[in-house]
Amino acid sequence: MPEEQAKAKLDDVARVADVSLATASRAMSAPELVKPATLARVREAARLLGYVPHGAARALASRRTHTIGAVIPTLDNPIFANSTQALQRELGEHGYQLLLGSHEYDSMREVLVTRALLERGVDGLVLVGTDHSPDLYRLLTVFRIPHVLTWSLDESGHHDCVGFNNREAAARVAQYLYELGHREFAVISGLTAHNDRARDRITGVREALAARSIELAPGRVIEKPFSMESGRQALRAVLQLDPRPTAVICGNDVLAQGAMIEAHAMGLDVPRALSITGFDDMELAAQTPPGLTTVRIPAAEIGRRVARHILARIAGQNVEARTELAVELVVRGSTAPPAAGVSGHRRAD
Amino acid sequence: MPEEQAKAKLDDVARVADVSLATASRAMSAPELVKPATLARVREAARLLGYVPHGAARALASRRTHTIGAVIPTLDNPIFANSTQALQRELGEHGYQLLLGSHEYDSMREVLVTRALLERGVDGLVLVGTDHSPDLYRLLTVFRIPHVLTWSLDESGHHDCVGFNNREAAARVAQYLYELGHREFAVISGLTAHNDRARDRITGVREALAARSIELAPGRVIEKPFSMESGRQALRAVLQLDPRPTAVICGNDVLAQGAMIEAHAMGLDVPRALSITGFDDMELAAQTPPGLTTVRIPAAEIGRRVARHILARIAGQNVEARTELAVELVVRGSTAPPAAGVSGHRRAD
DNA sequence: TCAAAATATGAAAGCGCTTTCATTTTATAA
DNA sequence: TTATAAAATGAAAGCGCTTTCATATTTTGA
Repeated sequence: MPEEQAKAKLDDVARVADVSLATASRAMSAPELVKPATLARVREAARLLGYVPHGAARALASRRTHTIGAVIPTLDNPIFANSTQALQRELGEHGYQLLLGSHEYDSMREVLVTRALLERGVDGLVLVGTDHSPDLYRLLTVFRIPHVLTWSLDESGHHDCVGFNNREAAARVAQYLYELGHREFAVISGLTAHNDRARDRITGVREALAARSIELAPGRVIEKPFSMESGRQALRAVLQLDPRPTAVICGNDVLAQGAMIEAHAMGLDVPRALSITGFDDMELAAQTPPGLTTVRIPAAEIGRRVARHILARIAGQNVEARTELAVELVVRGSTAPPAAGVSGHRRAD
Repeated sequence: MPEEQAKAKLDDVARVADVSLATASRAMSAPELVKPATLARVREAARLLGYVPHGAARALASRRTHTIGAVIPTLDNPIFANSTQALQRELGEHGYQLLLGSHEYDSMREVLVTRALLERGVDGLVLVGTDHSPDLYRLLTVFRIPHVLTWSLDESGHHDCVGFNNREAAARVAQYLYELGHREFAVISGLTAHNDRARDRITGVREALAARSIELAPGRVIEKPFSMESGRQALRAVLQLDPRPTAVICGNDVLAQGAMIEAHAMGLDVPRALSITGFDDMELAAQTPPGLTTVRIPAAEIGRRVARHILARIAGQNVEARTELAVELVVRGSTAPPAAGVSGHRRAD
């Protein structure tokens, strides 16, 4: 059993196939340079010995690891999990693997993690958002490595990006609610520190409302970590506001879901007494009655595009530096015109 | 600006610090072997040059990559995402990174992905479940690499594992429902191909019921991919069964959530007309009324334990090969005794 | 048929580190 | 102080591949 002895190296394969190390190497990674008969011999030898290439050696000699690094906030957000899954899958289909790091919205940890990936010699790097420490950007400069910023659009023009306009998308939500007749708003946002997407969404809402002469006071923006429980808490805070909002715009679907549940628990009728919107369009959003009005983000599509983008860059192909993806307002049952006469007034309970 | 020139290597650091390459190397990876004054000089030189170690070179020489591979079914299942996040985090805190692969329940792809990770020289490997292709197990033998099977318990005793008893957990659910008075059951399971967890859960239910003289006929087990939509479809199928089940045991919370939503959509009162249980206890399970009765799996805990386990193995420490985690039946509002007299009969509608 | 061009192969020099092993320096004890 | 042990350093040999560059083989065209 060849499996019992020390792991075969290319040298052994070469010996068994009776070719030089160089030829064996070519047979592995540039088969078109090798005569078919020879190629077959080498392959047979490799099979026989159960040869598995040694990645580190390969990487050291060729300066390629066939590994892509991705640094994301957290897999605990299904939207990132989904996108990462698609990224990973697409990479795998092209012979690349995903080296993963997460920073949980800690900008310092992001630098550390990125550095760790860079040390391991990733051929390309995927980051989320545009909001990064100068140290992070410095690393990118030093390593001159193909990289893509995702989920946002890079306005600086210095970096490739695959994302969408968070500001505009959020503005569209606000506009839609305004047109339904809402005049009293609140926003339940994720934490904005080190999160340009969250900030952009708030800005989008604020600008859209300002354009319609409605000021979104800071006190009407509740910032919470992304979790359903946070959404519930935030909704309770929202209901304390005076005048009471008739529409609550949430930074993502998880928060919105929490808000919906809390509203329900408090006996509030969504959408009649309160309209609620989300952001992302996770599977759940469509399923739970009355259905969540939200913005559909093509998370898996982002993952796939990012994979193709970075692989093209690595291959030296000419690619559009910036890919803006379309997002879509999905109207479901959680939004409706405000109840007549209720707007701005405390409901008697 | 040192950032403009070619990337510094250890050689450069050594020259600047005026020490030999060997000493510089030691300063990096075995500082206790180096005189404090020298150490400081090397570190300063490294800082000055913006030195970042070259992982491949390091790996080639030291035969360690400080990278752990994990092959999971898919990140699209929040329970795996959650566990993977915890794994990744714990590894990161010990200087290890996560190289990720997913197979989406395709046993062949699992082998390919595992091989890809092994090629890249992972120091340890994390797999999900015990149900793997012989080729996969062969790779493990050839590479003699520390590895852990997770989410299940390995009965063969050949592999380390960190998991829980899926059969028993499912049996407990069935028993609980039986004791509530249910006699007519159905199971909505995930696909069982290449998924020992799903199979074990069905078996657990079947055995528990058999012990109480109830046969779970094959027709009462509906197999669907894990998704909410599948859960909805499956519930419709369940309601066609005659006699109609008063309790539906779902293979995980996503399916259960779908089933709940569909039941609600059809005007069925959960739990009075139908009891539904899940498996996993995702955040959502507790939040959505009436609350899902389910089995709490410590997903994040699994991730953390797995990380510690595999790192201990790599460090050559003596670790318990098998870690069985406790799971817990969490009773919420989705289960109740069957409506009197309704059991087994079609409700007039 | 034979030279020139095109293809295949081999020898050997690294890729950037770690790690013996030998040597030098420093600390300790007598 | 000096012999001895301990600590710190350096020289050099790889780790397992890829990739020039040179050489050998085959194909092609006249």
